[in-house]
Amino acid sequence: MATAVVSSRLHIEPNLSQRRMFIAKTQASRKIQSHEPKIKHHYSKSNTINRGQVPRVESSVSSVSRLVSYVNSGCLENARHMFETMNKASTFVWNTMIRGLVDSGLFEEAIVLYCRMQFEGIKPDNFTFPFVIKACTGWFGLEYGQSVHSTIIKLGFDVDIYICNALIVMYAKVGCIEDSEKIFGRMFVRDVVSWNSMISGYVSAGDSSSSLLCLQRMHKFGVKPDKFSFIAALGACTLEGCLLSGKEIFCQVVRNGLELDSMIQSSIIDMFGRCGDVDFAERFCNRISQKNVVVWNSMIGAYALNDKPFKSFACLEKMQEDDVAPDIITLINFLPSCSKVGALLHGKTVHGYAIKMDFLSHLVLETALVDMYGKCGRVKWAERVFFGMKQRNLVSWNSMISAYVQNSNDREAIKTFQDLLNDSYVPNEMTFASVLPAYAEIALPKEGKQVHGYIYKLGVPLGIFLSNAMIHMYAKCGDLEAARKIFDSMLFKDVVSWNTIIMAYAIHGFGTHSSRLFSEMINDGYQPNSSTFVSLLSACSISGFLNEGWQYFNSMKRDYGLDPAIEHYGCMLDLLGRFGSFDQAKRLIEEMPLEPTSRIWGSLLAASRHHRNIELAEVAANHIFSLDNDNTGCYILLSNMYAEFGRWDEVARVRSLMKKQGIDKTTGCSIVECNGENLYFYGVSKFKPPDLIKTKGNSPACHSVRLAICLGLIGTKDDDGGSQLEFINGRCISDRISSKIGKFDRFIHRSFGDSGPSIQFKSTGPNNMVGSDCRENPRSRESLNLRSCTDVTM
DNA sequence: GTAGGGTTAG
Repeated sequence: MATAVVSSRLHIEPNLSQRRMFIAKTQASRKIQSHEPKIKHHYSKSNTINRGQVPRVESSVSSVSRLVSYVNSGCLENARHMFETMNKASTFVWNTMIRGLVDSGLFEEAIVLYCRMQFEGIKPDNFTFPFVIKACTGWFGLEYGQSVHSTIIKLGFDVDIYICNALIVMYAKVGCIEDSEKIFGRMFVRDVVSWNSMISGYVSAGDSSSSLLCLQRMHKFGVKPDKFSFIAALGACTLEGCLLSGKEIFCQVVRNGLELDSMIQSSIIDMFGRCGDVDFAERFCNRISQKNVVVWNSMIGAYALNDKPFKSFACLEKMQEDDVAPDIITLINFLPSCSKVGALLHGKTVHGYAIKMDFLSHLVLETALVDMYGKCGRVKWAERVFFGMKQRNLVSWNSMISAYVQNSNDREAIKTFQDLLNDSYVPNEMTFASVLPAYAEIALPKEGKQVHGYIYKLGVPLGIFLSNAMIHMYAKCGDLEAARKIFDSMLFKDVVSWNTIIMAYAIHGFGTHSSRLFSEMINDGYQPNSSTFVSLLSACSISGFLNEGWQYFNSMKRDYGLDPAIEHYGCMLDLLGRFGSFDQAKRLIEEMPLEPTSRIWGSLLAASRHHRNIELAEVAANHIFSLDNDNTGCYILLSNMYAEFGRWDEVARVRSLMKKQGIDKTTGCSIVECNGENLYFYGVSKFKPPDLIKTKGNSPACHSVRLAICLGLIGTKDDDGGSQLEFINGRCISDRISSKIGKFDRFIHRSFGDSGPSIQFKSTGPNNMVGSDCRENPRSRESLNLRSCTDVTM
């Protein structure tokens, strides 16, 4: 045996036959290593000699067992203290301390300790490396992992099956599955864990089919899969939501008599939940007599994922009735259900419970809280959690950006995005998908385009989610062509992609394009959803397609089994109102199976205004006033209508009502980007051409959108290099444009990018619009050089 | 006397 010791130490890089011998005698190999403490005895001696200088070194046997018990019980501080004061001559002591750090997730510290171990001349053994590799995996330290791998090869440990298995997992998790495959392929002996490491490695790499193939190959090689093989394979099915494969693995689990294992049970519930069969997950869960916290968590997560928030609430109750205490993961899985139904009280209770149980601070839980508060409309509370976090990662930043966007704090969202960049974070697909709607809402085409460029520069893949956000951004910023280009370049689309592009054409007044895209969508086999019809009906409403609007509305239930929701009725009312079909509109409201909201009455009110139907406006306004308090616009609209009819008493009554209720007039603001500069116009602006100053309250001089467009026209050049609109001594010299500015109340904007942007606007009424024909006949388009223009409420 | 697995936010 002494020879063997010498052999293992001298031959740093053993040849092939030696490697084979090494593996064949794994047990012997361990015995060799177990001799190490004896070999290291001289270190022990040297420490004994130094004891005079380090007085608090304790005797080795009792201290080692104390260190082990501290590490095993997770008392890391005690373990650390023990470790520093004890005799550190044996590799076992270092291994134990490194293990303790890894188990506590202190990967970096574990690696530092491993370096210190080498520095102090303690030789690592076959037990050291699995811990160190795990630390590299957890730390995502590929470079250091590779250097550890080379040390392993130098020391001849690259034949150790445990070390190889750990390396397979490490390379897979840091994104180098090819290296995992190489190691696996070169292994002389593989055990079930080697196979499992490959199966789960492919899952880490996002390659579900290779993972499942690996399970098949394992069978062929005569290796019997164990529960870990199936857990990994279930994870593979989960990756792409492949229910069929999931069911197949489930059958294999049953055939192997493993369905009573709690780890398997939670993986099965999770798989069915993620593959969309929550009913099966529920039935399976109900059959489990003794459910542990993980099983409950999986079920709560499955409900949350499948839009069953109330079942998620009930599940949490049952879990506690069963005397199973919710843990951190329970709360993390539960919070999305609160967000889904805006159950702020539930969310706050969870937050309180987390504080009471001392679960905070916890990075993931706090991020989930930021998300919940954001989705429940409490952006300030989301901020409070976010800024109070001890640790943040990219996901927490993304959640905060989303919270801002969801609550229309678009400028804050963009600022947070910039802060994230200044904090040296590298944004990911989710960051961009979260922040782009902010650029869309404020209509910042130049900045939006810069973000697109940054996405390209970083090489962030344009997945469906991000592509949809880009289509939306370009469409809202007026660049319909860029939006279409992204849509056309998408290899994979989903229903949201179609809905977004249909809506993009809709808001630009190209109703025929929206309609055509819907037909394409159906021909391509996509199933429309409720939002598809919102896009379509909006297209019909904006473009004034009354008959098509009715056709789509009626086909919702008849052809696609979709019940029209309140927003669909709203679109139809907009459409009917646009045509002045008030009888039909009233009938639709009476017949609708839903309680009319202020949105519905608001639609009727706006239509009454266009058609100067004061009686109907009063009816609609009274309904709105009885529904909620946030209806400033309705008060203003009604008051303006009374003013137009010269009913000044009514004007005074509405104004005093507003005053009584403490309602202030909100100020409309329009921004026009002209020659790279953003210019702001408010409802009553100082920018007033002298000839417009004396005009009435509703004149272009007081209309922020019109003022913004005027300035845009003055400040930019037309195709021949001349100004689009000139004022000479305060008078607009272009009657054609001046008449448009005076008439239009809706406008559509877009830009051509480098060749110079343009703006399209249209005037009131279904018969007098620059609509879908524009594209076919560019001459009919009001194409004016204007960087961008939008209308926002401050 | 030490080593490989599952349930986690967007």
